[in-house]
Amino acid sequence: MRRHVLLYGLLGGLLIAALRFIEYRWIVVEHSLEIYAALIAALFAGLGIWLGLRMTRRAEFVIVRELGVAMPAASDFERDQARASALGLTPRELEMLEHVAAGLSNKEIAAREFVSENTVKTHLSRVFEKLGAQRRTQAVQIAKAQRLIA
Amino acid sequence: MRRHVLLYGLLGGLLIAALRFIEYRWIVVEHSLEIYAALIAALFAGLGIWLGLRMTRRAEFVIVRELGVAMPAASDFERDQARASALGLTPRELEMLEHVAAGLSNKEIAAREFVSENTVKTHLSRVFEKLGAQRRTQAVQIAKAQRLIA
DNA sequence: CAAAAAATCATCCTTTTGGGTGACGCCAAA
DNA sequence: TTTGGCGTCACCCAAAAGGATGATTTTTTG
Repeated sequence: MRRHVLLYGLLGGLLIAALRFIEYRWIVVEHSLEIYAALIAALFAGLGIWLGLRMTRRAEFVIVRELGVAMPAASDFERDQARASALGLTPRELEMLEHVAAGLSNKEIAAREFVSENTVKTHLSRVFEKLGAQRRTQAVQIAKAQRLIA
Repeated sequence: MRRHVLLYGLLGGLLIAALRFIEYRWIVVEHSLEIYAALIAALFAGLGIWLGLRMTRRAEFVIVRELGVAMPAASDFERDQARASALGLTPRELEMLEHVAAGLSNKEIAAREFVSENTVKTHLSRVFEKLGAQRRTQAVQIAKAQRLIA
């Protein structure tokens, strides 16, 4: 989106410059200001709509791509052990991550694993750090994309 | 949307009229044309973006589905529309859910969708309620299991 | 057009998460 | 036997998420 904004500004600048340049030739007609205004308005309206469309379309595209990477983890799952160890993820950490992916809260995981909630939190902190995630949902997304969990 | 287009045209007309009117007072400054152009451009750019966004808003989930069938190389995911509507999930809510599944925070979703964080939270609250989830991770798990999201 | 449905936003309050730090015991490998 | 990885736990703090309610605006629909 940043790119679009930049392009947009650039186009605006160019247009202005062009306008300034043409001013001394074409525009000798009376009442040209209104025509100008209308032209610019129409042009930028079009550009704006285009930009708006472009921005939302990109979002959709991203969604589609996310669908793409989320799907292959459907039936026959096999952990990418190589990547797991490359990231330094321990078995325990992967276990915790799976519980997170199953939608459990830290408290529930703690109860299920017979450890304290604090322990769960430290495990997950390390998982997040190793995966470069800030949130559990993000960690799950990343882990699934990399075939670390089902 | 009709209303938007009308409003848009009206604004344009008004602007032109205003411009025409002001022409004989304000515009004694040199190089004011560029300023004018810039102003109009900015104004209509904003309006255009807004309009574009507004227009695509409603049609979005349809577009997503079209993309889904148009890009078979990406994934074979198809939403269980029957279940989605059986649960009373609105397009917007599913959209939010997808963002959650992508690992975004409420704040990030809000920024991406151009709405307030509060709005995201209410949408998600309803999603959780309809899915019977207490947590976002759980909601994602349930939604994926029921083929509501990829 | 009027009613219903969806989307938007806010405020208050509680719970959950995440980050940072420090510590202790176990065990296997250097 | 010492070192380092792993698993365990605690405490504190800040941010994020969730629940409940109420209200307004847009959009859709009968």
